[in-house]
Amino acid sequence: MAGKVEARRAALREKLVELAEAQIIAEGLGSLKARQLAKEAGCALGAIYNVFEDMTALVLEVNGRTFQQLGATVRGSLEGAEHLDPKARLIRMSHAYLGYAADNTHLWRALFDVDMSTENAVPQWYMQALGELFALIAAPLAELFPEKDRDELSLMTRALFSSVHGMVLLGLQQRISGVPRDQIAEMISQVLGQIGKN
Amino acid sequence: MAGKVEARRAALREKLVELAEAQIIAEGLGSLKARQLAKEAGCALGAIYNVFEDMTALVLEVNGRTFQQLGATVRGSLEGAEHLDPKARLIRMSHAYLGYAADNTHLWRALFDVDMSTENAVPQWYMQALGELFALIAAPLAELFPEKDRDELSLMTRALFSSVHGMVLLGLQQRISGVPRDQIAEMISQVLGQIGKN
DNA sequence: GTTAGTCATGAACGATGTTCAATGTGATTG
DNA sequence: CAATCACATTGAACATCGTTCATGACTAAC
Repeated sequence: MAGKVEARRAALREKLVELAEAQIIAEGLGSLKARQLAKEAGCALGAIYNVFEDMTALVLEVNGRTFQQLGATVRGSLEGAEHLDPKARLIRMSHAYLGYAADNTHLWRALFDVDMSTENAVPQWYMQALGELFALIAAPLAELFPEKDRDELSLMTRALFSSVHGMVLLGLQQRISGVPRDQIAEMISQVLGQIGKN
Repeated sequence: MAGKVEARRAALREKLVELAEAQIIAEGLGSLKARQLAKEAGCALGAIYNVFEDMTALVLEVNGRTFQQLGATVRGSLEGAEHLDPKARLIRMSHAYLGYAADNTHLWRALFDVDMSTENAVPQWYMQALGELFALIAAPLAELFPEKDRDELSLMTRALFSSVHGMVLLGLQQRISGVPRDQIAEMISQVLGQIGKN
């Protein structure tokens, strides 16, 4: 039976990721504990560290899935919306972003709350997934501002993403400026509605 | 000597807050440890808990100071700028916000990173300080949008604050979209420059 | 079947925030 | 001024983390 160990490790890896994801969904990233996870997976505490470098690596695996879902959601919001003008498409994407964040708050927050201080670098897929998200925003912007060059568009893309992110972040957060989801959507529409020519 | 105990407690309280602030400035909120703090203050570990409910309460005290400074900075940016048009004043305030966040990153991040999950409620001064900040934004907005009613202005105020906050947050964060401070300022100018009539 | 190497295990380690019985101190009273 | 006691102070102990590693079990090759 060659490769038995590898198969078992792969299965454990998968199970741990799914259990971790479920835990984050249920009670947030802060509630994810190694011992509880091992108990649920029916494995030893140390087994987690045979399969993952540390807990952060496990969370990054979950975040990878989340990023995929988020990207698909934003991309999907453009289906059947090709005929809309650029500004309307930007608003659609932003509302889709809000929708995903609101429906999957804990998973979404884990994207930004995970500790990346000591990691040598941000994973390559992290930056790539973000780049794809930015590309989705840049396309309508290029139509709205045909006179802007590459760098200016890049800056504008980051600016708008960050703006929408900020509204979603603080809007979903009870502490600072928590408001109903409809109002967050309205805020996004208001701000994005101002950009470009009228 | 009545009140000797109270005086000592007050002195310790003050010293702890200052040491905690210095530590946050130097290495961030995550590096603040009870034992290290007690050693620096020359007091027992448990003494901290005679003076503060828990470490979170201590951090909230530091955050109170930070909020004061931040508010003063934003307010100060309007001095000698009363003659500017509303949009320019909004940009000035936002740049002041960016400046404070960039110059005091660790203190500023502590405002939002402190754990408030278990606390019964957000401190009243937290909401009040935030309200004053919002009021500063609402004034120029009321000039820009005289036709909007109170609720609409409130929403727009939160929207713009959140947008600027998002740009500063992600802009200062290496992980997501870290860019030089000048570029963050440019992003703010670009986005805020779009609002209102031309 | 034997054996050597690899893998899984969970007790142990180091840190951390927090608590509390024991100790020390200051205020009050005779 | 001295004795007493209520209360503040202390730091060792506790609960909980993530992480490690000597030990024992198991796989795979011969």
